Amino acid sequence: MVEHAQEALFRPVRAGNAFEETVERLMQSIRLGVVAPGERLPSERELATRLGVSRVTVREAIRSLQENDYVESRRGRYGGTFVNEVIPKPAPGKEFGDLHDVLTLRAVLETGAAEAAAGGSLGPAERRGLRARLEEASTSSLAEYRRKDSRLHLAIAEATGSASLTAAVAESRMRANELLDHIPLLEPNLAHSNAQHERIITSILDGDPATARQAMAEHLDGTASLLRGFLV
Amino acid sequence: MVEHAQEALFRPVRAGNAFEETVERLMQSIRLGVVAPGERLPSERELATRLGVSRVTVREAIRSLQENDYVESRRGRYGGTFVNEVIPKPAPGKEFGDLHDVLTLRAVLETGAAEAAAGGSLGPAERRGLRARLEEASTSSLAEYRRKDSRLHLAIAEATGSASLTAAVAESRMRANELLDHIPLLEPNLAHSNAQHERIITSILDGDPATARQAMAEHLDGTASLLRGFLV
DNA sequence: CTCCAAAGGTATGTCTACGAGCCATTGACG
DNA sequence: CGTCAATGGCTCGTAGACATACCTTTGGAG
Repeated sequence: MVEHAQEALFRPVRAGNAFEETVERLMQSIRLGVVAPGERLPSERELATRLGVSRVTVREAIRSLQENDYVESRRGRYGGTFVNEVIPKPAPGKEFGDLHDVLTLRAVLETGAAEAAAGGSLGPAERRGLRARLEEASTSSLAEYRRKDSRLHLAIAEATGSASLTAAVAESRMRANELLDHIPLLEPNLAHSNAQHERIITSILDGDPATARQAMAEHLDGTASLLRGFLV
Repeated sequence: MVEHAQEALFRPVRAGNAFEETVERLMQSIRLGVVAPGERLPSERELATRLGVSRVTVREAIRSLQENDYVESRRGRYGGTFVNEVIPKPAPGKEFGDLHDVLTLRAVLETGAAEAAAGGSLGPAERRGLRARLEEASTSSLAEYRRKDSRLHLAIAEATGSASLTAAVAESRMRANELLDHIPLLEPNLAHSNAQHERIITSILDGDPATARQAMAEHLDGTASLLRGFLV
């Protein structure tokens, strides 16, 4: 029997209760920029169906987001729950998990996604989407950079056509962002990052998996080094 | 708003109820060979703690495994729940999920794991473990090959030192195995597979990430082609 | 101006899962 | 040969999550 392997398989079956998990998901969709400020979340009934959770639980989760000013709800037809402009609490000051764990998984998933995206056949819509996200990220302000950056990286994962891979990247990015929220984001880094994004997307659109992978690896190494430096 | 990205983020928060999830985990530990036939599962109380689930739920899960002859329980000190030799139902005839989804995620995770394992610093215990799993797989019979193969691949993931990556590989392997259970496993494939394992492990032990990745990619391509052929 | 579809808001009974405790059994050790 | 620690077996009350149903608000369509 492999003692060590048990740790991976006999880990907790559920991350938290249904309420906490739901809050986490909605937070992800906001923090990763999937639903931008001013935009509307899906209706409570739709969320309940999509998330596989009762509407009561969805409402409790939304309520907790309201109390922290992340969203506002309006009644009536054409109402809904809307994302607010300001994100009040950038980081709840969480404990750093295993840094190596997060960075290793992120590197594996994202370099793999870049390679797979470049190796697959992209439709016109996906090509346009990638270019649009690249443009958004490169023209974004410092304040909203993290969100635009995440949207770009998520778009790359989506381009692989694997929903599981996309979900895994989203999850991994949330964990990485929790750490990144604790270190400064500087203009020079941002410019460098944009250049790297450019190279990654170009390689993907050109169908060059090897270059896409390498470019993504270099891109991730940058923040990985920063994190290792700041958080030691 | 990126419509497509919502599909990844607004997926169900929980795979099933606590009972089903627990059964699934215990099945994984048996099917992937983490707990071999004749060996004992952790005690009910320990499983309850590790899996973050009540002991009642653990017992219900174990009971359902008992009814399918996967395990037997003995009372008293030095008792416990033991894995049976024969696995009665190789495949419950499940529906094939998205083949592309499974194979893409598996390729990303496992090639990434091989590369990371080769790039990291391996302790003596881990090196011995890898060699032992390789030996086990190469000398195994056809009947137990799938299990020994999984243990080897899990050991590679463990060698990265990332628990999350190991867990992801385990999950991904279960999904892939469900598909592989529907296609024949032939002696020639097995010999070829063993040669590839040899090359993968050698590269990892030699600290050659590029070769490790490539060898793993070729290894996975084999079964991927088989699957695509058989399941179209 | 009226209607009504679609959204959020509320209430209730049911069922799952949990925690906590106790019982029954077993085999090694003194 | 008795003790006892650790295991599986069992019960019961509580809390979380559920499905379902209905109410209230809103603004565009007719």
